[in-house]
Amino acid sequence: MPIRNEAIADAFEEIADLLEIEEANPFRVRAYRNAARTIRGLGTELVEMVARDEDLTALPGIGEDLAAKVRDMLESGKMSALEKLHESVPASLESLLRLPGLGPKRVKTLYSRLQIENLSQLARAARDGSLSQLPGFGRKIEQRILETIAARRGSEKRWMRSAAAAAAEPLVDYLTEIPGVKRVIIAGSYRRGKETVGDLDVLVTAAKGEAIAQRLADYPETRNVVARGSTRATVVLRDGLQVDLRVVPEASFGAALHYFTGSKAHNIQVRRRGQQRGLKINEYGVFRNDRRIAGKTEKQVYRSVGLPWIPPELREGGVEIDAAAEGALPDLVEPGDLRGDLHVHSGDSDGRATIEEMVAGARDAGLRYMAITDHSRHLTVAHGLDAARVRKQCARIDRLNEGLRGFRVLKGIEVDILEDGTLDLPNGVLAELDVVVGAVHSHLGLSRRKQTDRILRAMDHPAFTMLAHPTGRLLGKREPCDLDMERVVRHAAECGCFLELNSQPARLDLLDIHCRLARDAGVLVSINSDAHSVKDFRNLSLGIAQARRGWLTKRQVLNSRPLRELRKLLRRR
DNA sequence: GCCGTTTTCGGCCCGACTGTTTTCAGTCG
Repeated sequence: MPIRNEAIADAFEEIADLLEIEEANPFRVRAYRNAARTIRGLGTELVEMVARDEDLTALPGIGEDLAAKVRDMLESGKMSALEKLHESVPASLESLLRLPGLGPKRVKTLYSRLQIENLSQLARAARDGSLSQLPGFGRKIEQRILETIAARRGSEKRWMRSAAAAAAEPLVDYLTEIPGVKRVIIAGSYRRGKETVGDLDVLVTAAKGEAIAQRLADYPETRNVVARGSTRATVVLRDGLQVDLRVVPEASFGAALHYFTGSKAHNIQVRRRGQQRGLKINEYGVFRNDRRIAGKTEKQVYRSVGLPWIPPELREGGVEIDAAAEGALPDLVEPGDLRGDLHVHSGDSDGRATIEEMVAGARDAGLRYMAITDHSRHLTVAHGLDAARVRKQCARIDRLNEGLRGFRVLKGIEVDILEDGTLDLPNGVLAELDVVVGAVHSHLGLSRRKQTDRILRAMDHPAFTMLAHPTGRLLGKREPCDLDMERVVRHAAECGCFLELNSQPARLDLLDIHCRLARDAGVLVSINSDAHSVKDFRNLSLGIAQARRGWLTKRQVLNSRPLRELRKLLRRR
């Protein structure tokens, strides 16, 4: 079983945590974290890069030392540097760092003074009062630790973007109403279009901050106030979502938005560029010798360090700064660019609306065409269609199209890819369709080799148009299945088929790193809603955000093409 | 531990809030 990137990144993160507790050089700690981030963002497995004898030190943040540690782990299955650390620092201390208020210093104190290594020992010490006697601890921290353990928080929960949006919209409305408030904007990972967010970062511009922090504390949905000052406040909403508020004057809007949007790694890189130019960049502006020279807009901030404005979705502290400096930023796909939707269900299988109703919904969403792709017979729970029912549906679609102006319904199917890689309907009927969306709905646990071979075989079918929700992951519920995405992408390029980016809130599958693989291989991506009801077309905006994080331009998105052009691409198979 | 329009050593982003202090360390974003 080869070691995956995820495991190597985890090992580096763990080393960073333990080194922090050991009070190592903070920049050394950061080096491990940077490397972990680089590795998580790779579309390519390190094990394959090493097999191809590629130079790992070419990766940002990875030098000779860390490259050697990667090779060590790939060869031996474990990282000896981490094993060695465990001799002096127990691995379980990591779990203590996750508690609010406990950082490396206090965790070290816990371990060295009271030999506390885990949550239950910590709870015991908090209950008997010995915790508050330690230097740097007091009654308040002791109390908070007890509360946190009782509520079983501390395990970092992340929220689906759609759930965060449901909480964010009324909050923005509420804050906007406050007298003196000029602007309210959600920044942070939400603005960067991440598929999940850990909290809501709310930026407000106004002259005075205290009143606004107070109003946030008074917000009916606020459960408790964690911190409150004159320019920032943190509260937890009833549903458990944390909100970080930041208030700055209007003149600092751009600098604050930049700072509060992050990512942290991106900000560090931008501030470093500032430093090299003799500038200091903070959330209030860009300063030369204490004189503010920029800050009203983000564009000004970037210009001050010689860069064009960088879209938030790219700000992960990876290669976007270099790309910007070279004038090589992509012109990212935008919501208005989608012309159609190639994965839509109707009541003929498990949808909740008629084809006619879905047409109306798609038109309302600004689309000009869509493919009806109901499930195939194997998916009996979804009333999957057999060949006869597919043909009947096609005849109805033909009649429907005769009455439509300025909109076209394409005939399609979401056909199950069976365990052996064959498709769940006879070749004859598949050949009659405009769009064949292949999907894996069973045997998700196959080995990497078998799963990949299965999908490659399905792609070889001459009628196969695109692979639906490629990894099958469901956020918070199901991990991605074990799949060699590099082979899948290469094969898609060879066969001339496409990959779906499924826009359902819990799917958002292709992942962003796989979008980049597709882009590099010249494989077009179709951003589909997989709508089961009329309102589901709204989810396309989530897919767009994901595609933007994957650096996709309009030209790289299949369903941004006008119908005529799309038909040509579909026929090419 | 990484990295280079201050290059192979000496730097490495910056500020707010809390709680424990009595001038500030620790944590957080």
